[in-house]
Amino acid sequence: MLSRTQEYALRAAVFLGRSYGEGPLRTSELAKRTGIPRNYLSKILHQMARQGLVASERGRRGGVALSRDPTSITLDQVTALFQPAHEPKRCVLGRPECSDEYPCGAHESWKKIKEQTEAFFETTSIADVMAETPLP
Amino acid sequence: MLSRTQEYALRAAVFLGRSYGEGPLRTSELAKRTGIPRNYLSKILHQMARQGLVASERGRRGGVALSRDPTSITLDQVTALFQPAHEPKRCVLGRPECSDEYPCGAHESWKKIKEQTEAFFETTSIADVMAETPLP
DNA sequence: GGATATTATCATAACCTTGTGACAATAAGC
DNA sequence: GCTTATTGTCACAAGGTTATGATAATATCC
Repeated sequence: MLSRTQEYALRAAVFLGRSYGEGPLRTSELAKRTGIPRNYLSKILHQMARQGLVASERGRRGGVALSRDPTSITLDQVTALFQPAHEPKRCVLGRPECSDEYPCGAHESWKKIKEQTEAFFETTSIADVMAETPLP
Repeated sequence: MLSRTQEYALRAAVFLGRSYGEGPLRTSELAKRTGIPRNYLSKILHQMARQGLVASERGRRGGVALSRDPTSITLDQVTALFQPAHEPKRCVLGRPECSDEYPCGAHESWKKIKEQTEAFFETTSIADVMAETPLP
């Protein structure tokens, strides 16, 4: 469903969301707390920074923070940054083209599911998923 | 959502379903008609054969056919053969464990979507999706 | 200005999925 | 039995994603 990278991005965003307004977090700290590999996370954050989702500061008191309120960032806005560009929409049955006009046999049912999934990512904010029950 | 291999498996199953009861189809023919690479398809079909989903015959008048009526084969039964074994269920946010007891923030909404998706694959049969509108 | 802490970047490795080409195994037809 | 048509299998290549290690760039602190 989501690539590992997208998962990481979400996890990082949620984590940053929890300390929103409290100054930047160091990448190494974030990496340790989320279990995401340090350098890989660095790239992910950088990508998010280039798109204006997070603000990063180099140097001694540097770090990373969300650049907008977590209530205003949807999951979709995070994951979209890491969509492989070339597969915008693929038919479940792997049909080369599958549209309302020329549907495959699964088109209608699948469309509903796809729409609900998309709606979830588009309407759920980082803040919405920030609360989580700690593991035992 | 589905891997390329799973898509191929579905496409092949649907294609075989259309000629169910008319004797075996040659892999090369199937490959040509579905656009799936010949040898790759061969492997996929073989895997399906080992699980009893299709029956294959070697030699001169050989070929491949569904071994059961397409109304009795669900999409899930096809795709499950090609699930990467190690990730049975993954949390949207990449949480190591995410359960009803210790949910992540997205658990409930995500669960609904996941269940609907699973229901689709489990209740839709190959026969259900066999009819498709031909491309222009 | 030098030491230090931090992100950014680069090269590359490891791994998985997908795809290909060659050949082995097997069944039919003569 | 030989030829031929077919699936089965093996080795490996190509390509993408994920991960790592080393180093560069940059900001702070003294």
